[in-house]
Amino acid sequence: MSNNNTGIDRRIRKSKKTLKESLISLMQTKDFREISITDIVELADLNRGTFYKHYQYKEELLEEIMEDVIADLILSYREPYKNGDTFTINELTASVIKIFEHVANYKNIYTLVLKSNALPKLHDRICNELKKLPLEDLEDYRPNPKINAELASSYQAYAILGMIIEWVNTGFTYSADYMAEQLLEIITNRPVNAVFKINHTFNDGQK
Amino acid sequence: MSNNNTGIDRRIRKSKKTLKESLISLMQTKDFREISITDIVELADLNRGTFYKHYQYKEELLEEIMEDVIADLILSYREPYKNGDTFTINELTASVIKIFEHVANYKNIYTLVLKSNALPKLHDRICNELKKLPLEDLEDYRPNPKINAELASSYQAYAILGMIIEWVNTGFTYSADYMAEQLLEIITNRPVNAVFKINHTFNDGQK
DNA sequence: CCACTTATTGTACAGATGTTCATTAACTAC
DNA sequence: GTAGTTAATGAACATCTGTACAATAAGTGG
Repeated sequence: MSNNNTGIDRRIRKSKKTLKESLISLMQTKDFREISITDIVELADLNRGTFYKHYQYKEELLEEIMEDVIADLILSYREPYKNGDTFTINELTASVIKIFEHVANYKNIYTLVLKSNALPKLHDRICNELKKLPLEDLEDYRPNPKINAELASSYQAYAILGMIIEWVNTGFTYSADYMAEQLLEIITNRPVNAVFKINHTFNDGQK
Repeated sequence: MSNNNTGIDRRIRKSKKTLKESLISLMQTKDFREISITDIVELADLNRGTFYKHYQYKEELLEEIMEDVIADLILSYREPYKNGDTFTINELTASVIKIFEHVANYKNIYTLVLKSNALPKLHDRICNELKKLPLEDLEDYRPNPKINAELASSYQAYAILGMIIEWVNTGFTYSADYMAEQLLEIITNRPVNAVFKINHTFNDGQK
């Protein structure tokens, strides 16, 4: 077949790259809603037809920008698992830290995109990735059989997204390490004193 | 001043009502993206200028539709606190159940709107309401001072949203009671066996 | 280098958007 | 009921959207 390394025609690669740069550039000073496709192609110095050749609407362009970011998110949380082939808690903790470090690395784009409210699907997209994290391992080694795994997984993923969104809203006033600490703290801090129906047996097992 | 009961001119009330009905009607068969403002006003049999008199764009119309729904959400979780003036765990549990019942009551609109991906702000809007729930009370009566309240609050609110979204995605195959049970189960199920750094002391306090 | 493929361009067009304005109709307060 | 306010209407306009098509340029594989 063709394509030297990326798998695409160089012209496509260039056009897409320019379009992405133009949109991000425009988003620095203009609301996403106010930016027209005409604006984007004019700044990119490309024909409007070129835009429509690759994207249906500007949201799709922004989605692709975020896919690049999410690709790095995936790399980030997988990194700690690269070397070791056996699972250890430290690797998981490291993985959690890496997620927040990743967000901090891309804080400008996360702030821009999350505050622009331009991508309704982004939350779900990020959470679908977070669900792939073996966070259940953080939970309990003898999982509660009553708990619906799908619900718990969605619960956990959106919970982390919630922390990230709060982080973004504060303008990244905390460090990535602090965020990871907080997550671990929240997850491990259980209401041993909860008043209502406690059907579980709390023991201190193989601690 | 004017306005008999709602605080608005009857013409406005009628126009807005008709516009909302038209949009919801169109969303039954058409993707939100595909629906034009012209479509909406034609079905509503109103002048296009009337739309622009009240809304900037169709997302704003849908937002107002959801504000009506959220108004009921607020009523729902507050209901258990109406009569009793003292706080009890049962009221809180009841409040949690009410939230899921509310979503079940509006399952059509929630499904429609969440799957349409038309309202980026909706997640945040719902979570801001959920944050007002005293869910920390479900957590621990002697709260962990290390935990950042804002982060934990956002964590918890988005977590519940995550459950709701998963619920919507399954097509409401569970009952509202089951959802409430699951939430309480997930919250109370703590990793007493967690291997990594446990700086907390687990005691069974004033149980 | 050549033959082939395909991305980009320029142009055109129907429809939608967002705004303006004068006119008409409906509502409110009294 | 009347006077005053304001929402709804219809028309008009510049701009943007989404699509189509033929011509051209750029890239690919051999």
